[in-house]
Amino acid sequence: MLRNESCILANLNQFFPLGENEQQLLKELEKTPHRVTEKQVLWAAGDKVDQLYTLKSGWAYTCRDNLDGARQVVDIVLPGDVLGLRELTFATHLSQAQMITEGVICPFPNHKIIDIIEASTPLTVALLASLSRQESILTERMLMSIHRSARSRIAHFIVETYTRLNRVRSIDFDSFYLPISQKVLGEILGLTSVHISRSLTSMERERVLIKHRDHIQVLDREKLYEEADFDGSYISDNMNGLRERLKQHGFR
Amino acid sequence: MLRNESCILANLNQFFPLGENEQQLLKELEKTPHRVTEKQVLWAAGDKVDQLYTLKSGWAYTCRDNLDGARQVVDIVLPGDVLGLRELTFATHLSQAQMITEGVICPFPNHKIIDIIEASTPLTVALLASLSRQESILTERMLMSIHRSARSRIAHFIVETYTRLNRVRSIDFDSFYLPISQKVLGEILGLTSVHISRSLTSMERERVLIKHRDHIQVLDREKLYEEADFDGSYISDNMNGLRERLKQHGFR
DNA sequence: CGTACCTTTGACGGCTGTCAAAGGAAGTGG
DNA sequence: CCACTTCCTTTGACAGCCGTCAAAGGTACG
Repeated sequence: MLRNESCILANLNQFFPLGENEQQLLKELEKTPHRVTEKQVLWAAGDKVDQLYTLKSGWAYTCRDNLDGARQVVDIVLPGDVLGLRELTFATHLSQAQMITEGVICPFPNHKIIDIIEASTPLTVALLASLSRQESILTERMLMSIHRSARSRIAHFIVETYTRLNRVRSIDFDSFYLPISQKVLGEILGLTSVHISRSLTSMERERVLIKHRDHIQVLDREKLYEEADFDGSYISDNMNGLRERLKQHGFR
Repeated sequence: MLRNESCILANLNQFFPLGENEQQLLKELEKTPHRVTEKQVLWAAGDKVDQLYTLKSGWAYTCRDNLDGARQVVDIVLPGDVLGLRELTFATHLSQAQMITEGVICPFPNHKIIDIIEASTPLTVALLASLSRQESILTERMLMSIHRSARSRIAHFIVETYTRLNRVRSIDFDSFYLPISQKVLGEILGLTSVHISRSLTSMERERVLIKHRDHIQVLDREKLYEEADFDGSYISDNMNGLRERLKQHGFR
């Protein structure tokens, strides 16, 4: 994809080719880009839900803070993702949303989603598909947290993130950008940073991967996949049945 | 609510009062009730996604089986819930869906959702709200699995399930129907049935609750809530902002 | 060059899993 | 109505992964 093509279009377009009308609606959402800084909080828990964001560039996450101070990252938001869909139908936010890196976001009022539902069934379905995949990522992470060892969870997260990134913009697997500290990685996977450190050290010693400050270097792709035991169907773009049905309804 | 009123209407109606048109659309979905038996599998992982179900009566769950034979229950489906929304936009099912008890379900082809999107924005939003709450329940369970002890997770699940049931049909908290074996409870919470047994025994010894074969008896409501540390906002029906916007769009 | 944050390493402890066996409870067929 | 089977629950012994606490070493940044 071209550098300045819309990420969100590249994202949603994977489900099925969107028409002129839909592309126009998406452009509407990205009319007001804002530059945001590293670690900037986009909303806090308890805030009124009134805006959604598309993420044009940069990484973000949503998280929940426990009473005891422990933070749990709920989802990692990558360029092209819509931020806030999950809580669109709530009065107040359950989670906090925060940038990881600096970046560019495009806020839009949440009732624009209503306009989209009225204006375009295919785009509504694409958004539904996007929301479902977000939920599937969450489900998968829950399975991982419950049934897998720390090393396996780390491996899985690396492969998953690579897959998500590569889907919107083709990247190199042997070494790619991953601006996530061990502390945050722990908050994502539900492990302490101490244990993350131990696990990463052992993976490096065994020549599987090296985690640098802001990128991952994969040394042994096969071993990594084996540990990750990754089946990417939960983020696949394939949605045949509905796509055909949309065609029958006169959409392209 | 009346015994023979539609559960799904009672469920979705909580978000905002649905009009004649919407009630009619929901009735459409429930035109073909089927009786299903205890433990009947509704779909298996890998099956083509072509039907959704509303659950008129009985309990069901969706689950994923690990390679090592461990089963993880993804969500508990209660009367009035729509079963399959999460995987609507996938080509094949990621999970298995299975009845817990016997019951009555109403299958309908998944492209009916497209009809609904085209026919009624409020109903689309209500379905979105329902899907979001399902995802929130999942998120909450992930937090619990990662940060809470076995006893606390059990307490939380009991209170959550009571809250969900009470929302669609008022029930008594001191003793209510919960047709879930310790084995399945373990599969829900990501614990072994052995550990569930130990935890339940200790909760019974301390006069918090007694789990019988198919119902829960709450002995000390306050203690239970304290252990559960339950904040129900993630399943609340409040969605003010959008509701008003829908009114502005001419919906009631 | 000082400060703040991130990473590493060690010692220790606890929650929960595994394995195993026995004791109920429910359903089936004779 | 009684064996038989099957599934669920309970209990004990033991082990291991990961958390906690603490301190030191790195790294970025002002």
